[in-house]
Amino acid sequence: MKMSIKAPKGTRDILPDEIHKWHYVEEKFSEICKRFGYREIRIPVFEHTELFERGVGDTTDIVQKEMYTFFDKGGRSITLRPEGTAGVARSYIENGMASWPQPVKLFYNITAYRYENVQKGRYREFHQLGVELFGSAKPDADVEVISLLYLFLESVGIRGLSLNLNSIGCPSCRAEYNRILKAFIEPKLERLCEDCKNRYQRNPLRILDCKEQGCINELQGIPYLLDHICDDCAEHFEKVKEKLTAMGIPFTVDKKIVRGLDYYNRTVFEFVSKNIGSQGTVCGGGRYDGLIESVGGSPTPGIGFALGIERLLLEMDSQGINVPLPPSPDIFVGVIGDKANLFAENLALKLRAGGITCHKDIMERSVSAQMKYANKLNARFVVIIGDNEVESGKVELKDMSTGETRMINIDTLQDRLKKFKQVNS
RNA sequence: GUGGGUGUAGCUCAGUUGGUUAGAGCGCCAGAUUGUGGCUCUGGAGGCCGUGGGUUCAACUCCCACCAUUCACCCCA
Repeated sequence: MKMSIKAPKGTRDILPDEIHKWHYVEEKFSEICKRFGYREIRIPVFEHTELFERGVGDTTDIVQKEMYTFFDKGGRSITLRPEGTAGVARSYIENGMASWPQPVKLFYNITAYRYENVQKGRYREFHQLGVELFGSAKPDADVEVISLLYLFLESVGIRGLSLNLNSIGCPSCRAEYNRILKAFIEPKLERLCEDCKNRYQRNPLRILDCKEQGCINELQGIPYLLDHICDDCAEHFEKVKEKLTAMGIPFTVDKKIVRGLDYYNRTVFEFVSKNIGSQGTVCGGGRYDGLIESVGGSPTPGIGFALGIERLLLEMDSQGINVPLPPSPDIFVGVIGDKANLFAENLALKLRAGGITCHKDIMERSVSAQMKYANKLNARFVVIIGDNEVESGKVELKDMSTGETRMINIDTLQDRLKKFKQVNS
């Protein structure tokens, strides 16, 4: 390799040939969000490290080992955002959104950064589409957010993802459950894996998530949080399920999902695929009623989700979903000779100013080579400008799909192309 | 952090038990066609064979280390 500098591990270029897929899902997402009354927010790529320690939770893997953290030249500890919710919550507080009409409904399209080993569907720089809804603690909010996600996935053509749903209760029922859980695990603790022994101390809930066969065997009959949540939480969850069912949104209750971020409470959910490798979670989210408070605001309920664009695109590929290709250039303007060149340049500029997508030769190649190039560009029409054309004011307009040509006045070229575009759009 | 797979041209890949000057297809450039694309044909550019060390008369080929990449564990989007 001559070029020895490569993109850092876990990052990649999104090249022109695939950018239309990104635009497609990003535009669809924006459109659906707006239809639900959400407005876009843009937040910084980096924040004070403390925001994530408090917001995401310092027992989480993300904070413990996955953050891109550095000191800036002013000696501040700065972290590249590992997700979007904490930053949006910070912005909510900082900009006094509590005094906006409630609820506050936001969406975003961000990059995020986590220092992890790379594998299919997982990168160190990745892209998320997300929604955050602040101010409503009602089941209706949960349902609105989930239905937005559902409609979005449907609108890009995705079928057959499973929506998994769970409730992980509130801090008070979780404290109660932790006692029950610890009592159940305590006698078996010696036989569990190292990770689980750690989890037992730090965050016993996560033991439910363990994939070690030994632990799974050992923990047969483990009590699930869902079976021990308080009456209020249970009622909330029941209403969410009822409404989803009534709206025809299929889901399955999965008592094992706990979500890896500390800020979640009550409803948690994810859309999971079986076809895109072991990182099958296309999007995940949940309610986070304690988050705003834990990063310094007054108590404010909230719920949201984040969707991995890379994984969404993998899933769309695996389902063979066709994304419309970007439109071809309207015309290629070829050139013969120096005198005609300036004329052609002016013509091209006029066409472009008039809204026509136009390529012009800037290689001084042979006509034959220019035609080959125009063909590769998939240009709809070609004109060649030489001394004849400059003198006569007429050009041969060639339709590249049929090969037919037609002599026309240069003055009428722009109108013809515009009309053609209208008819064919 | 741990384990497995893979590193040869821009891309996809051949390369014999180790044996002269490392190949194909696609792509790129030019010409056949001195003012008109697609098909065809001809030619050209493009390689530290991932890097470093070792074995050998001889290494793309065998051995070791490192690096990169990929899949998986963990965890998550």
